[in-house]
Amino acid sequence: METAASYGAPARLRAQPSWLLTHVTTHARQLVGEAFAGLGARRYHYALLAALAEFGPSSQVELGRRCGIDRSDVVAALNELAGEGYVVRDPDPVDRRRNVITITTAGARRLAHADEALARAQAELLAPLTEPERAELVRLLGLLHEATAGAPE
Amino acid sequence: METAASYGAPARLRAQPSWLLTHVTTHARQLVGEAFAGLGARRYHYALLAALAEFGPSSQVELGRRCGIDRSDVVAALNELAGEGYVVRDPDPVDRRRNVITITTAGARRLAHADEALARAQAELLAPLTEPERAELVRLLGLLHEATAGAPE
DNA sequence: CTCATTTCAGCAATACTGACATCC
DNA sequence: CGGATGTCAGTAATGCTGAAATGA
Repeated sequence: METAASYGAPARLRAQPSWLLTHVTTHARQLVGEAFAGLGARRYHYALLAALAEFGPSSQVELGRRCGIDRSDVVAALNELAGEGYVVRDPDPVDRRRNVITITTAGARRLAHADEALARAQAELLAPLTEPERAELVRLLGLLHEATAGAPE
Repeated sequence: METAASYGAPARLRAQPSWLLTHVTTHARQLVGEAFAGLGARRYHYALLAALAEFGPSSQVELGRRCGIDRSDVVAALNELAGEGYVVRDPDPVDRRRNVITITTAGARRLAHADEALARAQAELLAPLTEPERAELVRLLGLLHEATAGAPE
């Protein structure tokens, strides 16, 4: 038959981790994007709320470092989150260059909703893998991520 | 000390495959991008040349399906490859809607150079993993990729 | 003065959509 | 006619750079 199976990817690509990563990531982003779109949110919003919920009020640079988001993009995402009342942005009294970002109860609620939506998207993404395979994938990706995050420049 | 270790990512993110994927992929793309930039190429060019080398002369849709590249982007990438003499684009005599794309000897040479550059980037990316871990990562990503590619729409 | 923080304007590569003409 | 193919124009989200303003 002339179905998708007839159009396998070149072996050179199928053996390349970087190529597999880009394609799997593209799919993951679509799933997560759709899940978040129902809430009117995006990945940056989720990451920032997660950091605020876990580490408490933070400056914008700190949020950016923790979430791997550029300073500029932190500004834009926080503008949106603050505009919808999910965070508040106050000047830091001890260092007036900084803002202190704090999550609101509405923000915590939104984070919980996003967690549910994300869990569903994640389940769909990982459907082809068994439970131990999923854990191993997370472990291996975690190793790669730590290596890059641990050696900043 | 106030180094990078003090700025760990939130647990919510570190446990999310999709978040790990995006960050690891970003790093992989940088490494691969730099490796290819030295050749004046990009990932699309490599993928297309790899498909042509493995499967022989092909139409543009077929190349797009095999490499996971949109028709529009196939056009642009082939324009660049053809402009540099790495492929030739001839009308298909049996179906005049199609073009037959063929890799040239210069294209095959460029593919070999790209393979070397890519291998170096890949080694750097996978440095934190042992040999069996690398194989397992490729296997798991391959499973996820097949699942998405096998169910097109 | 130097450096850190926030903010803004803009850029590049990626992936995609819609439209159109051509041809089977 | 419907459907496939190639082409072009344009869009959206992402990640980044450079510069300015403010303050430690």
